[in-house]
Amino acid sequence: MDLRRLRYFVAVAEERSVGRAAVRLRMAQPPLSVQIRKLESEVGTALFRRGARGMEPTAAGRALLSRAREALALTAEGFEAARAVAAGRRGRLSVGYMFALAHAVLPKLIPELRRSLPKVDLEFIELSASTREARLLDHSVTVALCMPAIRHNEIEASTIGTQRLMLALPASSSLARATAVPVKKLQGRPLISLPWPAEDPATSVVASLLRRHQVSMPVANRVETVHSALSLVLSGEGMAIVPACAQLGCPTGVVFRPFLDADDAIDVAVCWRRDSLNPLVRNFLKCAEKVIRQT
Amino acid sequence: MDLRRLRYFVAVAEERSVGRAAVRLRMAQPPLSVQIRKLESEVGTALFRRGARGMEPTAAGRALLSRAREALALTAEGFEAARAVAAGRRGRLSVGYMFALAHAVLPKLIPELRRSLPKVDLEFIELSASTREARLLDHSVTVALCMPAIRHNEIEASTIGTQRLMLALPASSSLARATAVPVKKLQGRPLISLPWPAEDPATSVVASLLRRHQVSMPVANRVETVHSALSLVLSGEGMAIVPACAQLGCPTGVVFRPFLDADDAIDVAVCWRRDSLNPLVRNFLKCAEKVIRQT
DNA sequence: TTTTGCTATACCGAAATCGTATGGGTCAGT
DNA sequence: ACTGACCCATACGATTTCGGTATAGCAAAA
Repeated sequence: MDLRRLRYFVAVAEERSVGRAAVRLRMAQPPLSVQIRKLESEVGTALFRRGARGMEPTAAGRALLSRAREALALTAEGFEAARAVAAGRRGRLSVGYMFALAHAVLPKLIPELRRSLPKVDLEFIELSASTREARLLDHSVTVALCMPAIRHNEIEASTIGTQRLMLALPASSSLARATAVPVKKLQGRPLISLPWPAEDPATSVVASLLRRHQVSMPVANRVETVHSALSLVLSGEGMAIVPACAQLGCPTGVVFRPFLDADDAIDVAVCWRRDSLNPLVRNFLKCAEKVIRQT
Repeated sequence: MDLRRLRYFVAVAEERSVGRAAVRLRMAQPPLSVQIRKLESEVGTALFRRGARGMEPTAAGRALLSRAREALALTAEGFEAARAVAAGRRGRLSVGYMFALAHAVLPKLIPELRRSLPKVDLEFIELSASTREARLLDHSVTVALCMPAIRHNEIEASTIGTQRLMLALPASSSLARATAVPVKKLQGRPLISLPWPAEDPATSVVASLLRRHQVSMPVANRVETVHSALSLVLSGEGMAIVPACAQLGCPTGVVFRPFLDADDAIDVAVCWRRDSLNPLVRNFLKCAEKVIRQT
């Protein structure tokens, strides 16, 4: 039960001649002849009818032929599949993303992924800030699109772009009349707070922005997603400081204003388990960088 | 690209250990280890992650594993299929039969064939006497059920049973009152003639029966099938001398009587091309003999 | 640190494979 | 009918590959 013999057998059956099959296989005729006979003795029946004009497969030979072709194709495909998986051109890639990035990056990222990694089985899962890290660690997502990057010693991150922070406020607000808002004007106004690391003031871009301008805003609400924050802004609960991309798909009635005297930005990053030797991660990163660059 | 390597690979992947796989394959561990590494270098990527606790297939290894299993199963199935075809347990068997035998043998023959040759693809074709020979010669049927056997130098025949000749006559006929009819009584009565070799009187059982009793019957009609003959008998066109099995499925109004002073019989035979080395023929013959014997 | 349990390497003998030379059979053309 | 052409089968020596034994290397458990 050797694949080489099956390859020889298929060649002989197709050429209907040992000699012609031998030249196709770049070998001499006698050894090919003995291999065919060995195969026949292994199977236990004649696979060819020998005539003076060449070899004709018997009914038993034809029965074997189709299966031998399939087996050969299957192993070749298996080798190729293994190489493709190893190169990250094939496999399953589960991407966790935040809702805030959905409108900004997914419409460009998904087509690019499908184009450059056509055999990869893609899955996109919207994850709230608090679950992204857990889902990465328990392997239920392969990579996560984060803003900002997750900080964890088992997780690695690569920044693929930045989003400028903007003030989201009701269209009816007096501050909305200006095209840009000085940070000082926020003093004392209620803030809809998002869960980017308020616990860690050193790294929180919003906290550091306010601190730098010596402005304090009472926290009116804490919400999980940018979308919820905008809802509350629309309800008049307060203002939110959000990445610029939140404008896309935002309900009408909420307007966005840049700061007159600050252009702080927040990192958009791809995060993955440090021990994930999955080559899909590299390829995903390449696609994501390409898409973000042209944004 | 060798099947042995794939078999080794599957064993190691399943056992998750070279050592255990080696005992399963009844070989020593080092050569198995070498073969796995050769496979990996042939594919071009690592297929296992080596740990102190054994071998764990990588994603690429798993991609190959399923296809390797399929390829192995396919070649095993190919070998088995070739053997089955060679032994006549598999393949296509096209059976030509005469309508006259349909009721008598098919209801028993077909279930027996399906039972003892379950993987054979059976086809039954009703053929008139004049086409059976041609369809055998052009390979469009593999075997033919004939009565009597076809005589042709390229066709071989095996008698599997006999059918007694009986007189088929209208129920209203005066001869029908007797339980058996003396041949002499047929003198001068019109005969519905069937196409068994009237051209070759030496071999025609009907002709020899009449000749032996010095009886002559004018030929009222020549018909192709026993069924047609019985129709004409029912119409009052004459009498027919037919095999006993014609009684089954015969229209009412026609009765059958044995001869008082003759018990001539006609052979039921299976015919096939002499050059047909198809083992299905042998198996078919065995089934047919078995069925006829118990009839 | 020692032990245990695994895989990887080295080397040798055995088996399988391949190539060259040659025999034997069938078919076509003279 | 004979001969030449063609194709498959066999024989044998050279090479490659494979499997077994002995042993090294390495990581986790005791």
